[in-house]
Amino acid sequence: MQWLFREDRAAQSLLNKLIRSNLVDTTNQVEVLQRDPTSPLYSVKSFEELRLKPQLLQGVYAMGFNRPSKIQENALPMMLAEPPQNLIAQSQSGTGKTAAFVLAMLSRVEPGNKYPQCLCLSPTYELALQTGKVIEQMGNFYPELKLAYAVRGNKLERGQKISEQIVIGTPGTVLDWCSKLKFIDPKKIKVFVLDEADVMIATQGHQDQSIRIQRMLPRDCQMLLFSATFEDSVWKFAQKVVPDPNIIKLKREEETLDTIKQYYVLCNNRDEKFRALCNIYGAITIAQAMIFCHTRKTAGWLAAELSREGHQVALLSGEMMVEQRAAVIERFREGKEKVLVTTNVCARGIDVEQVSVVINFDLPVDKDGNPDNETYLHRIGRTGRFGKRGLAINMVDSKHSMNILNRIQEHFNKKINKLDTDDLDEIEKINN
DNA sequence: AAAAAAT
Repeated sequence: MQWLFREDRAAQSLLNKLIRSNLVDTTNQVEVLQRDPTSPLYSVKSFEELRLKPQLLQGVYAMGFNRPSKIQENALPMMLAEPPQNLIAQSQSGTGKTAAFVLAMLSRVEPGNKYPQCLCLSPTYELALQTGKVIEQMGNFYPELKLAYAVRGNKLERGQKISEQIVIGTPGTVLDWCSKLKFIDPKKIKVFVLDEADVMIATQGHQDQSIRIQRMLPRDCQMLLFSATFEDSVWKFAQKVVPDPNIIKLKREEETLDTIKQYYVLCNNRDEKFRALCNIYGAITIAQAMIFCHTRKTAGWLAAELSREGHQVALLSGEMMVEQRAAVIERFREGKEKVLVTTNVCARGIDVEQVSVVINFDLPVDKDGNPDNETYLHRIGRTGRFGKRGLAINMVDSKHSMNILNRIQEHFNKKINKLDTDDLDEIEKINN
């Protein structure tokens, strides 16, 4: 009798798990496709359930994480399964993707082995630094663990082999370190992470370098691809280059965050945009703001013009020296500047909590002049992080750019309302 | 067009 009772409880608990998983599968929020469709879907509601090494759990809690976020609930069990499985995962901006893959790397690293075992690629210098900080914080309780930054300007002695167990870097430098310079033995990498994976494997993105690096890795290396966006053609390519992946995919209507209010301001030319921007400047500097321009030149011009008007702004673009870039982003993080004028270099991943307004001074378009929906989503995702409210303002300066904005609205099936510059209540509401 | 290399 007792035995039957216990067995029933076990059966009930398994059933609960399945019901919970089915909920995940059918609420039409995400689509979860498993490499082995017959194995039960499993999601976790606490970090304890993952049976992490104590020093890793300590790191997770020290960072202030209490419970797994939605993407972490689903992705962590898949990433930590034995034997290791590959994963392609999509989740909205600011929902905890970085912590998810950092935890996966730390769970597999063996700090006693003094060579690189985990490799993570970022599309930009600033994002590599930011993700590196997360790795350092979460790995803080592994006494022997060290992290190497494979980024521009980090020069090592010739013939050296690096002893750091985890490497974070940008594609060009990582490729050099793996091939020509031989600082890293790629055959010993166990976990390979592509952050902002869609741009890392896209033809117009960093495809060449990322794929060349991937080909040097061992066949059984675990591959983890994360992004908030995967354009249809990129999804197909991702599934071609990643063997037997688990997949977590967002439905189109779930891609946008409702916590970010989107508006546009109608102007006739660039000078009008500049004047409109000056009009709302007081409102956007209640907290912090990021202003995106299409070219480095426009960003430089806009930063100079705003300075001339007496506004203190920071400028960040890829033409600057890396030392200067690091200093600018650090000052912005500290709130020493309230406004950052930048290019697409900052469109993805950059996480500055105080940013409550994103301004598209120029709408995001690709090299053919078509709307760049993915970049749009990433840019506005610099605000509204981890459930906070945010505001995105698009500056339209012609019929042509209005058409671009309309196509972006259609793509996401999301209305972007007109904002009158003399009506700034909306901006102030966001900031209280 | 921007980003990405010790070229």
